Amino acid sequence: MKPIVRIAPSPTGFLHVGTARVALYNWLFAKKEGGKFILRIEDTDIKRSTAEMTDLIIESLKWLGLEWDEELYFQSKRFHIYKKYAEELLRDGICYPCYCTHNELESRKGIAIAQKKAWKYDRKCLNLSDEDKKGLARMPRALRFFVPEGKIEFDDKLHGKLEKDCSDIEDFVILKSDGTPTYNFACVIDDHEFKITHIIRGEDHISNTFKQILLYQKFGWEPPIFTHLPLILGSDRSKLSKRHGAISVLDYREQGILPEALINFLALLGWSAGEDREILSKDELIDSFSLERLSKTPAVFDYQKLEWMNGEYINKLSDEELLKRISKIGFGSRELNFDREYILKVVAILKERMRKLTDFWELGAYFFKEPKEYDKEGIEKHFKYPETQKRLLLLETRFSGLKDFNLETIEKAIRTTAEEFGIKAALIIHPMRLALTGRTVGPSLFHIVEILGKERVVKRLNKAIKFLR
RNA sequence: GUCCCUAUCGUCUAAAUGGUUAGGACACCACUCUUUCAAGGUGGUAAUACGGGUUCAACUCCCGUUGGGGACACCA
Repeated sequence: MKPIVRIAPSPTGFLHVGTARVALYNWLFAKKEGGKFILRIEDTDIKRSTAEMTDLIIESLKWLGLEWDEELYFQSKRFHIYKKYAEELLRDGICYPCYCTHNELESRKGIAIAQKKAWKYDRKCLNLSDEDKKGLARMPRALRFFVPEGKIEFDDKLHGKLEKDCSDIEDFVILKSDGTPTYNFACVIDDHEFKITHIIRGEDHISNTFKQILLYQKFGWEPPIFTHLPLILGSDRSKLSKRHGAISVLDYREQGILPEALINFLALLGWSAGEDREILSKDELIDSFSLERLSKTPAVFDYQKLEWMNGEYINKLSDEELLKRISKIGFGSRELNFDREYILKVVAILKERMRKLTDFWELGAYFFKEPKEYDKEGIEKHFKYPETQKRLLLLETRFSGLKDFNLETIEKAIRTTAEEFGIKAALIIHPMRLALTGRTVGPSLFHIVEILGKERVVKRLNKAIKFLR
């Protein structure tokens, strides 16, 4: 039987990288086994769910290339189904109405906690007298699942047998007083109706799984195979959250991370192919993926490694493709009124030192804009000799006179000038880089000169000469 | 407080069913290349949490301790 898996994000926020990783593992598993990958939007919390978030989640998944099978499902369109099942359980005495208000619950819970006791729903409404029931009959009520005694266990594909005593589980709500289902309830019904065979999700759901198993048992349904993945942690080893910076998938897009790099990185966060290879394409990931090779321990998200990996992927792109990617995230607020050939040359020279798409501008702004100022330390270092002005002046006239302005003639002009002055070429190269780029670091100067072209070079040299005066 | 999961370099991880000089990658350091910075090349620092068992032999199995993570909503 071909597996059917699903990713079930809640549109109450952006697509978290942790959710993206869970989606990825589900997707990889489905692809590997020739199964189906379903996307189900868990928007049962009508107050907090928004259509905007749904759109962003979809956009994120598409950007990552994690396409889903079948139509897009919304739990909010299935409320009548959950209700029907809930009534069935009510009729069979498997759940009972609860009239406790939020405030009542909070106060009783507060007392328990003040006494350092573990709070669990006290079953007040289970033990209501008939009279009480009559009086409350018209009040809004939630439905609580009556948790039986005993032990619950299930076989987790990664962790093996997991068990819990029912006495540690409270009578949880399955239908809220507004008639909408809670997560655990809707989840079980949908997973059953959609014939989900494997549930691959974060281990923060382990405690939910016990409750869900209880529901499967009462409905007489065969539960799917569970795999609980370790979570992603921030650098302080707590669950990755906003405090740690970028956590939304789209944040990474904005920061110039390539989707294929993010996929590769996320795949290796808690899983390994068992070989000494770090760079794996999607196809290679699918090929070697297996749930058995998942790690059991939470993994710290190492942004530095992501950047390194992204750099590797950037380097493998053709200049054309890289330009396309850079254009997609925009060149910042600046307009780039340069011809394509010119921009491509800049892309080519910057490519190997880029780690993020945004580095394009960080590293090469001067190709498109004259430097406004010179690096302070650079001035002290390379503009301090009075002879520099003379040298640049000679160079400027020499460049102006060049008929062929290419790498060869450029290098020759610089080196012969240095020789004439009886100095090392570096003494010209460094001041020149500062003059042309405003910086002390960057790609090969000869290449910079060539790309900028005679006109800009002469103009910038002039400016520097004036500055030195 | 209660419950659940978990334990190899700083980080991500590899070492089929017990036998390895405990491997790779990121990061870091050094050297090299070089017109600078990256990149590249070469080399290096760095780990089996601790204590008991079982065994000829334990990173690997068992038990404790400690540490780390997670869950305890009419959120998902």
